[in-house]
Amino acid sequence: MNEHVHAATDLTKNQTLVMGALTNSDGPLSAYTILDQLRDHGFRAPLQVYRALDKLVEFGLVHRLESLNAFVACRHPGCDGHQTIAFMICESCGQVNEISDGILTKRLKALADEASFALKKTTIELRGLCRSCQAA
Amino acid sequence: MNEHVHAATDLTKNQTLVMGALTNSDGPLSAYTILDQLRDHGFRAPLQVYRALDKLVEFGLVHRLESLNAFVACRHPGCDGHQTIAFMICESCGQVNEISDGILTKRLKALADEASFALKKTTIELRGLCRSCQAA
DNA sequence: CGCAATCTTGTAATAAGATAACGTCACATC
DNA sequence: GATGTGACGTTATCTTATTACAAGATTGCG
Ligand SMILES: [Zn+2]
Ligand SMILES: [Zn+2]
Ligand SMILES: [Zn+2]
Ligand SMILES: [Zn+2]
Repeated sequence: MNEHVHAATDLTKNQTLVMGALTNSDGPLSAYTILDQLRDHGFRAPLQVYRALDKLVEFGLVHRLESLNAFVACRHPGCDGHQTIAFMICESCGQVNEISDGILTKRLKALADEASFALKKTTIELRGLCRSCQAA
Repeated sequence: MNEHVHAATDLTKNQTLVMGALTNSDGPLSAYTILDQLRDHGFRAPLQVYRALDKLVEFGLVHRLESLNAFVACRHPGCDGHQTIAFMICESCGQVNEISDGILTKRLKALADEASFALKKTTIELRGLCRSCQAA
């Protein structure tokens, strides 16, 4: 049922609103920031946001950044979920860059296999300074 | 001052207590779980735990698991901070395995360099099932 | 010693993030 | 029409983390 990426038209009203907030944003947003932005559209409670986010993450349209407790729209529509995704997060400007890399994916798989660990999900988040912010 | 790993004797009373709680634990502990465990020793407020944890993390004696909002004692005293650390977290039994790998470290560095990203800290957390828990 | 600078601690209050529990509504299926 | 399912709304509650302020302890001089 959710084996393929969903198109925007499959989304419910609340999911569309949350997706819009994330898409229009430069960087990641916390659930409560999204809530505040959508109060004018009838959002009143955190659960409305969290429920939409759960689905969007499930659909692969949104990623959760664990080290920020925040969410970001997928900038890489090709990311098929078969490769691990790494995020480069600038601690100065907050910009997030999403990359997937075969070598990384393979190495993590190998390490997991070596330990007989059944890998289900990987979180890779790199913190530092983006190119622009190093100049300053 | 904190450029080298601190010995246990360098720790303050609160730091020692928090470190002890983590060392005695099988798996990661949340700050509030630690607080509860240390109430008999005079702990009354979250900040006492968080302040100790901040220092212990700074000293490299404790790692924070971002995807769990929890903390774990370093099981790998050799981890010098020059390599990235990856955690394999079993979603069934909660056991955490800490590994550092040169290939992984080099690949992440290369990806960061490629993007002109000044890497400061990496978070790698693998979720899945450990060997024992796959049997069940 | 006397004093300042710094570190550590204690406490209360509050902010930020996430979920539980309950009921309702719309829609598809039989 | 009965039934099941999924989205929605609302309230309350829980977990995680920080801010603000004050009091002791420690160190390093002069
Ligand atoms: Zn993506
Ligand atoms: Zn930047
Ligand atoms: Zn370690
Ligand atoms: Zn296990």
